Amino acid sequence: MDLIPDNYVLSVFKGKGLKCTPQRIAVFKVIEDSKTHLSIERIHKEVKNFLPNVGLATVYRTLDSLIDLGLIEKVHLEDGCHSFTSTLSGHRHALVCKVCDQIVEYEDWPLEAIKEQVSRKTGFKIDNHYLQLFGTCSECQTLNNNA
Amino acid sequence: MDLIPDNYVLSVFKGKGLKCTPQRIAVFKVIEDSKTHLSIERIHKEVKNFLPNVGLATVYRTLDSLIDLGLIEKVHLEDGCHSFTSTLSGHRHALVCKVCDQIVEYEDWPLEAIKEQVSRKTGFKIDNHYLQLFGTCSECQTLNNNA
DNA sequence: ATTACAATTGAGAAATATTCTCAATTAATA
DNA sequence: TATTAATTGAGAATATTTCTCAATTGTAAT
Repeated sequence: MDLIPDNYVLSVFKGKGLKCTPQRIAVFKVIEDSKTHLSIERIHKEVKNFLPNVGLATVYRTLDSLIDLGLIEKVHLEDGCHSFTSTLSGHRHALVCKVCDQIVEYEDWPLEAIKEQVSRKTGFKIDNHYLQLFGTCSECQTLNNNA
Repeated sequence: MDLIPDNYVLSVFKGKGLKCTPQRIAVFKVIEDSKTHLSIERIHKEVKNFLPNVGLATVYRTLDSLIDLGLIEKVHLEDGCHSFTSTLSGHRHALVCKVCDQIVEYEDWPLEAIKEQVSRKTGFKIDNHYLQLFGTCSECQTLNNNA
């Protein structure tokens, strides 16, 4: 990971009159570069690799700002919604193995049809989605059968 | 609201070896009878109407039990997921309005096709899912246009 | 009905999580 | 490079959630 932010994120900050501080850039980059959602504790820890003195309050404040800007969003998990994921990087889906806790990559989620149907039937204007499928990956199924 | 639980809920408690205490019955009834999700604070307050001495810890414990039993689930809102709703209607999805924070009811989610496709292509055995759609409900769209 | 027992409860303490305050620092602009 | 308002780190203050334990209560066997 490098700390040089891409122009889009810089322009979003500036567009809202927010300063481009290293703290904000680092928090966003950590989330953006992660393949999965991250807890606040984890984000704080990762950001400290680059900015050892960053305070927890700054992480909280920055997360709020990034949510307001629409750059990240909270993710609901079974045990709470204290995790965050980028809205830019396309990690809006997860295929989660309950056995090995791994997130399996999968790209081709045919969600448009669902969004279109729900939107048509409810009048909702849908801008975002988050989908998680929980189960057992093929490797863990094999291991379990042989055990 | 009356405090007489329906047989289904009683049987779920008993089936898991849990006692049918008035506290558990009241907490479930309050959630079940509500048309919307309720915060812990609100649940505690409502239950106190029937059981004035019920402790907050009992509410927390009961909510956990009810979640384990699958009778209720946490609801994700933009500002946190500290609300709960009954699952007897079988909802594992949320259609969340970012403006008014309301959860809009919707029954017919065509998710089977997606689950089948993802399962076939990845070898995953899928047993659970969670889908959220974020957007603006029709009422808030109207209000916004008139403002 | 009574009894025995393990589960459950209320109360408050303890632990966690989040927000607030403020002096010091820093990014942006001229 | 000087000015200024926004932002920051640190820790205090709040809020939320979990834990502990003696007292109580639901259940099942008598």
